[in-house]
Amino acid sequence: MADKVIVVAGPTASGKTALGIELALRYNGEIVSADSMQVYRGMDIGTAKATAEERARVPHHMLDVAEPWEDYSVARYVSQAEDCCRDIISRGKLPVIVGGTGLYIDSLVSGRDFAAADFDQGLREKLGREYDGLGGEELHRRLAAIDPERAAKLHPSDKRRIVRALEIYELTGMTITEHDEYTRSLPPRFDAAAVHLGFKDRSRLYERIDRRVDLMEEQGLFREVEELLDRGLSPSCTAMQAIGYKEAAQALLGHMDRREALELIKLRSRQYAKRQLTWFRRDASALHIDWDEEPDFEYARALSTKFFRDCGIS
RNA sequence: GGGGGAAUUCCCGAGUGGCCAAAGGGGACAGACUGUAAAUCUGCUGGCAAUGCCUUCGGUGGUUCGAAUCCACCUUCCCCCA
Repeated sequence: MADKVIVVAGPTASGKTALGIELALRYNGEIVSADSMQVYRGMDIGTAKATAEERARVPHHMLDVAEPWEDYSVARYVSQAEDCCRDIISRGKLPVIVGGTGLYIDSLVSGRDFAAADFDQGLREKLGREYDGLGGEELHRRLAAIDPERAAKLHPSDKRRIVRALEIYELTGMTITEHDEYTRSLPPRFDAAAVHLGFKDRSRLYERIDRRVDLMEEQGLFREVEELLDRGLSPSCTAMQAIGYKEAAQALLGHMDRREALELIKLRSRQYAKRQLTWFRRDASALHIDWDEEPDFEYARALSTKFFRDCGIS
């Protein structure tokens, strides 16, 4: 049986960080962040990274493990995070995976293997150009010829996934469907007991998001982004795709005013939260905790204790 | 006080007699998601016992076989002259 881990997931501003710390303290654990943007150094305010005080209470891993100009990826995350978890377990402690990036969490917990399908920037760009030049229909047909199963699942507009599917085939000679079947057959890395956070009334969550964005502004979001830009960070790199950062950069570059940028950050954060909810909703095995007005850890404790015990965690 | 313009489905905004429950965009909602994932992509958006019916285009009343589209009056808003 795989080693046990706790997972705390949920949309942005749902109280994951705080609950994660509570659980880590309770179950002798350490936090392993599962957040695609908190991996970057120097991006603290806009990603709502755990504070120094919080990190002093419980060790946190997978924060600040990359420079913002690097291109991070799921594969790299899984490899690094797995090492963290193994290390925590070897020290007799429990990994508490906390984050909102569903793909990262699922990839880490499942046995998913990316090594067989490396990627090649040049090839990707070449395929991207072909997509733009020949059109999605054409590339979609090309994919259908080699991997009809995958093509049937992808919309011709889905440039990224069509390009990736073609890329994997050219690189490995294996279709992405074959690769998926292989990787799905691998045993899971960890035996996860997952808690998914949410609010009974979604508008509560949206209000919290709005408030949090205003707070980020007070804490110096624009200053933080300005520093990144001053250090030469290109607005086109992955880290700058983060909600809050791209909009703040637009404002700093004079393309919109700060007021507008903040409203846009709120809007995009709400939409992102919606997508996270969709992702996490499909996992029926998780314990869903829906807050009433605000996160309530007494309530969470009452709900989760038995759940974790049933999962073999005590 | 005089002159001109505008009011459209949650929002913006097309639509000037039938092909309009009404283009397009936004938002909302729903979904997808295997090396960019805080990214990217898709669907859907008046109601219903629904190959049809009902309600809707500021209000009321007309013209017409037929109106969001034409006419009259009313209401509100904007602009110009005073």
